[in-house]
Amino acid sequence: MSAVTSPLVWEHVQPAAARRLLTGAIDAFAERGFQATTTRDIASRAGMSPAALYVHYPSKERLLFEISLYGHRAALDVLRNADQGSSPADRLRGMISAFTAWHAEHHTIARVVQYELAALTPEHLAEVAAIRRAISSQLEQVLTDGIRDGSFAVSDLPGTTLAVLSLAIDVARWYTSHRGDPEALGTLYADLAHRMVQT
Amino acid sequence: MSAVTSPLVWEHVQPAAARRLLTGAIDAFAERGFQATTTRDIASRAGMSPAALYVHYPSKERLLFEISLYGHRAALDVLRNADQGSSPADRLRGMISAFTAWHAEHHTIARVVQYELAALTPEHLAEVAAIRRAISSQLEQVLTDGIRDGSFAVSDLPGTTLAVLSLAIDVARWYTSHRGDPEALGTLYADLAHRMVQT
DNA sequence: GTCTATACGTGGATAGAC
DNA sequence: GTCTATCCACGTATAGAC
Repeated sequence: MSAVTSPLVWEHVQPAAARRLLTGAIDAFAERGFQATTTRDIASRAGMSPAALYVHYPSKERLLFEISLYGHRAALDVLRNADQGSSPADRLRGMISAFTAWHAEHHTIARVVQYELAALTPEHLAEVAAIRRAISSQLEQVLTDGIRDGSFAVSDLPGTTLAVLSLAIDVARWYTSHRGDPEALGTLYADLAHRMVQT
Repeated sequence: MSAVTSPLVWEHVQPAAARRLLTGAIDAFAERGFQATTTRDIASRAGMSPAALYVHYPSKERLLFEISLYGHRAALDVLRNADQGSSPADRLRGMISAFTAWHAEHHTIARVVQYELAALTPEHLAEVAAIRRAISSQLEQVLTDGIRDGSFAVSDLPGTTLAVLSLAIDVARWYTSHRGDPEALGTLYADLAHRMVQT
């Protein structure tokens, strides 16, 4: 586990059976997508019958929501914890490095976070959308600070914020463990993001 | 329709009923995803009964494959046609501008192209994967030329090729028509991509 | 080439025993 | 809390008439 990416620990999910269902569902949703995943598939990954799933979760969608909510919170935490440094350039590099490495290191849950939003109920979607806005705001603030002190030159602030975020998010689509070290990727992406905005 | 993005014309799909099914399937797959789309949904968008679909296509997956194959070819064409200019910088800007604008302008089919690969049969996936490699090679060649003549400074060629491509591809995930003009987005992204690699 | 009707499998979720 | 058994709705695909 990297020093810059928050650990994804599931001890808080109790009992152990609920945790096995959750982690099995993450793998299944990431591999096949929510719609293609059956409750039988999730249950069998947890070593249970399909009926046992409903003791712990009221529906397949609720399982997705728990995963998506926890994943979004983890991603926001990673970004906020990395927002450190004496200059906007250092802060940006730290944030993009950590956020990118998180998407690589945790590409299974990141895939669920980034690509299964459409399967959430409107109420659940609204809840994770609020976290997504917070992620975007956190990045936009650094760019704003850099523009103000003259270290960044950005012609379109919302467009550039989205583009930089987008670069890191898309890692979840293509990354597999044989495609390199998450840390090295984070360093590369921090450099690319910095070059996108520097004066 | 933009001047730099190839038109997506469906006249070659005959008869008209097959064309209505194909375009209806693009919309449905883009909105809900392949797995969540029913043959009833596709047929009703084309004003037909579900059974009529099977006169024109042998399966739902085959419909996806036709869409994916045509979409991939269109994307490669756009990139190749935009690979013009007297310098690597001009060529890169033209390519990224056109490729990005295509993903915005045609975000429905682009979404199917970029996010429904897992639903293809292994044989069909292999066919589109070959086109994807050609797209990547086309971009890598420009970067290689720019490194050689000293106009680009790139520490990690495969990684940077993937990142630049990735930036444009992710447009298909978030773009909707109320998020600005595809041409303007293309221009912004061409600038960002150029800044990522320039000396 | 399109329809109605339907076969057949599958999937989310529940009932009730242990 | 987990099981086996099952309900019931839905989805892909086919049969056969027009």
